[in-house]
Amino acid sequence: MLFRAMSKRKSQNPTIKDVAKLAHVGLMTVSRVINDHPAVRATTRKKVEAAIAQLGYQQNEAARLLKGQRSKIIGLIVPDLSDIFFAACAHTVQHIARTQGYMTLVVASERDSELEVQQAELMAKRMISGLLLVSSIRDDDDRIERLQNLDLPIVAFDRPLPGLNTDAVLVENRTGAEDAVGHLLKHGHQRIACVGYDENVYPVRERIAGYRHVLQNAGQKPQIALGLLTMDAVRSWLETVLATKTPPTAIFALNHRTAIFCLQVLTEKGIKIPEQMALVGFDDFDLATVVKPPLTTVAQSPVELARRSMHLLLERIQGQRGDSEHEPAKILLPAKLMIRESCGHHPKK
Amino acid sequence: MLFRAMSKRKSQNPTIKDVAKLAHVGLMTVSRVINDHPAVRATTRKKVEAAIAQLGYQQNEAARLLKGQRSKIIGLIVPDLSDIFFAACAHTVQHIARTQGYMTLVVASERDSELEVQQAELMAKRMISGLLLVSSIRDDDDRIERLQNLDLPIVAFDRPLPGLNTDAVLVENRTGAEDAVGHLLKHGHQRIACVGYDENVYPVRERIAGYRHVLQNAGQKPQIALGLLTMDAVRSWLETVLATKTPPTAIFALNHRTAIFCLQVLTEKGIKIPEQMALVGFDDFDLATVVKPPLTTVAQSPVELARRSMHLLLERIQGQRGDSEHEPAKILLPAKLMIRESCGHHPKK
DNA sequence: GCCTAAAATGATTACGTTCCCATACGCGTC
DNA sequence: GACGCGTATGGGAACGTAATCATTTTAGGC
Repeated sequence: MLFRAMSKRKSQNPTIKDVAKLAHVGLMTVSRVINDHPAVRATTRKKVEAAIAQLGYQQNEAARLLKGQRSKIIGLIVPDLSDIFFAACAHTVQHIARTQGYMTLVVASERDSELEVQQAELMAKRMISGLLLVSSIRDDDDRIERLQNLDLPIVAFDRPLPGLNTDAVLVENRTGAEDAVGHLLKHGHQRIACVGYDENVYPVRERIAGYRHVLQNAGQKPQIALGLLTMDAVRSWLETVLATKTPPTAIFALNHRTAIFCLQVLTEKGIKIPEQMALVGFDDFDLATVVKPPLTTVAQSPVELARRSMHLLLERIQGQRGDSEHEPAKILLPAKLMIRESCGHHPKK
Repeated sequence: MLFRAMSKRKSQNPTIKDVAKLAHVGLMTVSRVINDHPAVRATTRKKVEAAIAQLGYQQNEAARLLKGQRSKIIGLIVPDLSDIFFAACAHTVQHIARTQGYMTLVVASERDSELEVQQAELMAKRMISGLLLVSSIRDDDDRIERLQNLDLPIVAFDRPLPGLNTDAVLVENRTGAEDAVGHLLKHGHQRIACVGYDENVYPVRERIAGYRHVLQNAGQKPQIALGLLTMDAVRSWLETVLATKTPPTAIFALNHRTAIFCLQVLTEKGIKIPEQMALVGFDDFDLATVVKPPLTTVAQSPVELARRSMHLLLERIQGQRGDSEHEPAKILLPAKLMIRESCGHHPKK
């Protein structure tokens, strides 16, 4: 037992000291080589590098942290990790991070801005190198200040950080919605309803704005139903609306879930899609082509979103874009209307 | 600028030293209070706790790490984070970890066992408290040893760790498959095919075993098609099989993806489900009720899987179940056949 | 070849914690 | 009343690194 413990100490990871001894140089020289400080002669550097290789030396993160260095970890906060969209984002983020020598701390904020900020603070205390954030913070929330005080490279993605001038990668939700609704209009729909649940999320607000804008230009009256959280809610809304004299002829669903609910309720009621009711959703998902009928949706790419965000973050971390008050980057990713069958105008091949 | 820096230093987080000064005790006493060591008088403890509260003191992880303590981080390695099943697991794991004061380091191994072990080693170097692992290591892979040398509480979930006697939480894949195939048999199917892609994954092997077992008991000949990675592969398999004299009357799909592919190909070919071909899948997913027809599947709960795994891990970490060679726990979670319509025997309500 | 400036290197210290050991204090015992 | 013994407490060292600053070496100009 004692033996084990001793031998274990002995075979402990090599330190900077061991490297220094082996290379016949001082500690600082080794440290400089590691952090590739310029003030090391090429020959010395060679020696040290050889020693490092021979011992298989690796930096001790804990000690670096204690000296106030940042940890090679990036943080990722999304509203809901079990949401297929954010899961895809997380996957890509983690992948890129790994290939760049970072690890990824992942947290789901569950759309609670207090929780979100708390976790961000915890991450900051762990000296993460940067933070990727799909924020649930609203405009009027002063918690934004606490984020600012973190003194950390932050990239907001999917949603902007109200009042905080960070890098951001967003999707053209508005244009996407306009394309979708425009497509329906172009094919003669006179009454297009718009359904969803949470009107307080930035992307959804943008989509609604796009919907409104197009309808207004066409001189049509918007008809918006929000708060439709469950399939039952969708069903009762639909029943109400179908009972009116002039029910809508098309539905624009503001998100993936609502689109599916609509699809199911309409099918269950025997209403033919797209003949009796056209349907367009938002957010693509792998099963969209499999449902009956294949769903026309506005697709946004979580992979691209994550990729661009990570690149911005890494640039910031590596100080390529001015450590401080360089103008933050704003990237807008396109949303693409995937025309399938539920909208009624599938381009026949 | 200089001012900023200075005031920042000044207002730095309080240390154990500050607490000691304020409480008029030595450093060690404070340390003992924090780690609730018994050898502290109640009155002293009170004093120290008051000081801690007053200063808002929080432990410095980096310093603890340097002294060889474990970090309050748990690691999670899954094959693919963008897979809805593992994403749900990750969500739950992260949630429980958070409520217990841990953060979660997440990595997707991309089904590469070398990558998996490398990442596990990196995590171990970061002194995580424990590791949750959906392993891609095969039976004959000696990388398992490297995992063992990590000297870390590990819980294997969804798949066992071959040759490593850790805690494990698994699903009754075999029984689930038997139920599914049994159900088809019971309703008169004489030729049941079994399709999937990766036969090398533990859960899938178990499902195949279940399928084989039931068919054998019934005196039927198994008909297994593997490697069907894409929809095209499924289509060509189906075409081949339908061209035979005695095509199957039912399909048991070994996973969620293959089930969907089957569904789509069958639909596209105008083959009526379940009349002309019954279909049962494995793995439930939220859209299973929405597709046409609603898919009968064997459901396993990612949430439960993650919950049980985390509980085991936390118990290990907190040393409740004997730090060392206590008998590892093996938990088997049920898989439940969700009978809907694609199997042809939906119990009419 | 010498002097100076610049470049390269090393010794020391500090980061905040925990561990090992030493000390102080009660309290019962002979 | 001194002695031991156990419980509480504090002092000092150590963990591995990076910053500061002092020192040595090198190169370059005359």
